[in-house]
Amino acid sequence: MFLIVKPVVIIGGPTASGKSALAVDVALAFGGTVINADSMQLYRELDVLTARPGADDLARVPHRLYGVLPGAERGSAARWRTMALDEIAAADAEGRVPVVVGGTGLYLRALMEGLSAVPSVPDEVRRAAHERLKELGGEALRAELVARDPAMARLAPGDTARLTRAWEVLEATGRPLSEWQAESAEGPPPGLSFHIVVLEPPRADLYERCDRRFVTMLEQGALDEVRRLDALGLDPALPVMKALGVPELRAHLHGAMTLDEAVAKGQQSTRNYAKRQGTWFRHQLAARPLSSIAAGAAHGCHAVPALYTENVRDAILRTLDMTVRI
RNA sequence: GCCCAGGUAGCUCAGCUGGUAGAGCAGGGGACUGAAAAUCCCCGUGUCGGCGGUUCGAUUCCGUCCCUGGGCA
Repeated sequence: MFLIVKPVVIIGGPTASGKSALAVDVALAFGGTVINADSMQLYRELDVLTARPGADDLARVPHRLYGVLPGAERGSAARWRTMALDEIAAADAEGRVPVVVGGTGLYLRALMEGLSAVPSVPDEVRRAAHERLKELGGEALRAELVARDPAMARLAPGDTARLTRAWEVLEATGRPLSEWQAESAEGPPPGLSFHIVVLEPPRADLYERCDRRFVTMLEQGALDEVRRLDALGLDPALPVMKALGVPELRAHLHGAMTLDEAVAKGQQSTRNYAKRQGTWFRHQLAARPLSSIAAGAAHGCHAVPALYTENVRDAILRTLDMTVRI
């Protein structure tokens, strides 16, 4: 019995770098299906503000996992991984090459390396973790945590997201999160080989594009989109409510700032985010020894030091062509 | 022209009564295992507008000039 290894193209890079356009071109060239790996493009209510692919692209190439979750729900890396693996299998069944594209580095890595098999934590425990944080504060919560899970001393008192996560896992499973993380990992999904392309454009070009794009989004109705989202009255702590531009435009709708201020702030947070993504890809993916990515399942990481344009398209397609064969 | 208020890091500003300066933001670097467009950590020498003066010593006091706001003419 053989194991036929199927190619999967992975496209990463910071926001506004041109990933989506590249994905379409790759899908066109290899007969592929584009699969979203962006935590925010997952949500139904966010379309223009997350720069989801437009009707023309959707008509040219099949796209999956865009706008599939209601904003009232909470996505997660694990949840996405399950959906992505299903879509990869589905594309495969149709003889199409999965082209996974997105700026959420954690999701891409979760797909390629798997996550630790931590049981899911009940909602009440998660709420309890937040309340514990509220009553104790980061410093004390950390101390309480470290007493039972010394490895978590690496977390900063201000890193509330990881602190509460570690706390809730310990509470729910009775085992330190560090043990779960050290002892078990799902590992790479069998039968797949990953062909990675990461866009790493010059900072100045990228920032300029972030700024211009935010203005374009507004012209395309971003404000109405946020107005509709706002009307849903969702918990501001939900991920959708934290998408770039949402807090800023909501603040404007509620009269807390002028539109110009909201735009400036929205652009600013986009730039800050793009920078963080650059760091992530540079260190967590691109520079990572490939042997550690999916242990033999990765076929090199092709870093492109530019925004995606027609100028670099052929070079990228040629590189992929050497390994991605149908 | 006169009177006020200012001219301090790329920006907005702090800097009791003189001992060569510090925050926020921006910017840069980094972390990153189920909220990741999240959550964090680290990095601040700049002619303290110019020139004189007082002083052991001036961003801080005095004089003068320049510039920017506002007011009066």
